[in-house]
Amino acid sequence: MSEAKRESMQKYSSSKENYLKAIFHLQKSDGVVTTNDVANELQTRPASVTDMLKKLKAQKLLIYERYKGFKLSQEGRKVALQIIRKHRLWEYFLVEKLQFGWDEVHEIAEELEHISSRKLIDRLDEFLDYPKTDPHGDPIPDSQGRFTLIKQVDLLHLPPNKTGEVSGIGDQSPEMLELLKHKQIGLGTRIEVKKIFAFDHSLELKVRNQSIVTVSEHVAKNVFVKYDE
Amino acid sequence: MSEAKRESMQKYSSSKENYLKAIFHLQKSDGVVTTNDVANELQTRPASVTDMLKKLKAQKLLIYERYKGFKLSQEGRKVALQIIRKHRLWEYFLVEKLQFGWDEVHEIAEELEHISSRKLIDRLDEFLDYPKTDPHGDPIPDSQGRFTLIKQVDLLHLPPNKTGEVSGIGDQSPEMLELLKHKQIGLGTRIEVKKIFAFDHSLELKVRNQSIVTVSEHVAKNVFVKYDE
DNA sequence: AATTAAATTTAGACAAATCTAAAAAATAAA
DNA sequence: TTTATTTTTTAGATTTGTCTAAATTTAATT
Ligand SMILES: [Mn+2]
Ligand SMILES: [Mn+2]
Ligand SMILES: [Mn+2]
Ligand SMILES: [Mn+2]
Repeated sequence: MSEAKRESMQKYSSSKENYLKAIFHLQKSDGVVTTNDVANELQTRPASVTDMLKKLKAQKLLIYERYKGFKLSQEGRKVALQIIRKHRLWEYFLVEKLQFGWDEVHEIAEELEHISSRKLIDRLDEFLDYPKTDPHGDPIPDSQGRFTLIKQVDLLHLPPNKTGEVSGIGDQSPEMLELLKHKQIGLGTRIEVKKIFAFDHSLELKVRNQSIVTVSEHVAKNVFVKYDE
Repeated sequence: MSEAKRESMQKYSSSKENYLKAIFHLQKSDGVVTTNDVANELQTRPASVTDMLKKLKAQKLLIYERYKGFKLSQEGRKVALQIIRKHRLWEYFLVEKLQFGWDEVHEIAEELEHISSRKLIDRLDEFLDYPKTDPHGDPIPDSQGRFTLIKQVDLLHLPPNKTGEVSGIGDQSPEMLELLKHKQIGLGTRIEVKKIFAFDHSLELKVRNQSIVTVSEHVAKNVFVKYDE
């Protein structure tokens, strides 16, 4: 086995993996990541984050100069993507094979994502028949860390009377997932926007070609759909 | 939820869980467990074991007086059995659903057994259709920690020309499992003892009603079978 | 530009799990 | 029953990941 390959197989602590994943996600939305962002995301203290940043830098997983911000190195990004791959495959397994609800799986996957066996995750992928997205519509990276972003638009930008199919959820807090579950909106649900009130930008939706439900602008901004143009 | 129930749901560190499991297994074979036994089993140092014994005692998982030996408390035994349940269910999953060989699954299960969700393991049990034994023939405790010992006898005590069915393996080291795999002996394999040599107690076996293979006394002592009397 | 506020880092501490080396207790041998 | 050997425990360190409080740097306001 080559040196580079062995390096990519290296096992990091669960804590380090959680940091790498958090930084990866924060890079997505902001571009620049701050110490406080990470502390907030991981429910920890800024001082603890600084400590860890130094360790990640020492292992060349992070590009970091004190006070000057930071970002993942190539290697750090690669590791993060493998954790995300594991997280999402396990979520898919829990929902599709073990009948969990989409709002129950995140916490459990947060533990399962740290199981180290490469062979396990590749066999699981095969067993699940190579799913492309997890139960929340997020793309699952392949074993090389490649994944495709799905072109999607939030409900506020779905043209009125066009039917869209739910393809992703932005805010995936338990509260949000509970609300969507209650309104019977899930991945693949067909939705039409019937009206957007000028007053508070709340929306009336036709869900599953049946019931009319109302959602706030805040909710609408976090429900993504794909539709035929 | 009752106090007792919450206690049984308590999460312990992976390290503590490994100690409890090791002590449980050592109690089985010996009755009395020693500090050195545990150190040897867990590939650690006697001093580390003593440290941990004190912590387990403080948590009432262990009955222990310095220099006087130790054994699991009721609660410790209960925790150990839940870890063993998880270990064996995951092993079964890996072999039956992900096509792993029986000699590949132990290490991975050693990690998976520490995933904490109770609901996960009960759903997994259901998904697997409540298997009673793991891929090595060891019984899987139910969610209350109950399990039944299978009546079995080692190959040396299988009456000559009686056909037995392999139901368990004693020594489950990778070396042993590799040997058995090579001789095409696995769980459920039908075996007849054709001859036991007085010189070294080695055995000639008829395997699968076909090939004649020779195994040492050491091997025979670690292959268990059940048969109709 | 000087001051205030916010973000970040350092200093020092702590808990968990481990180790080595040395002391104490229990066992085995002489 | 002394003496020697083995087992077990203690004492004192080390590593990893975390914390609080204080210092430093950067950013925002007057
Ligand atoms: Mn995690
Ligand atoms: Mn997800
Ligand atoms: Mn384990
Ligand atoms: Mn097993």
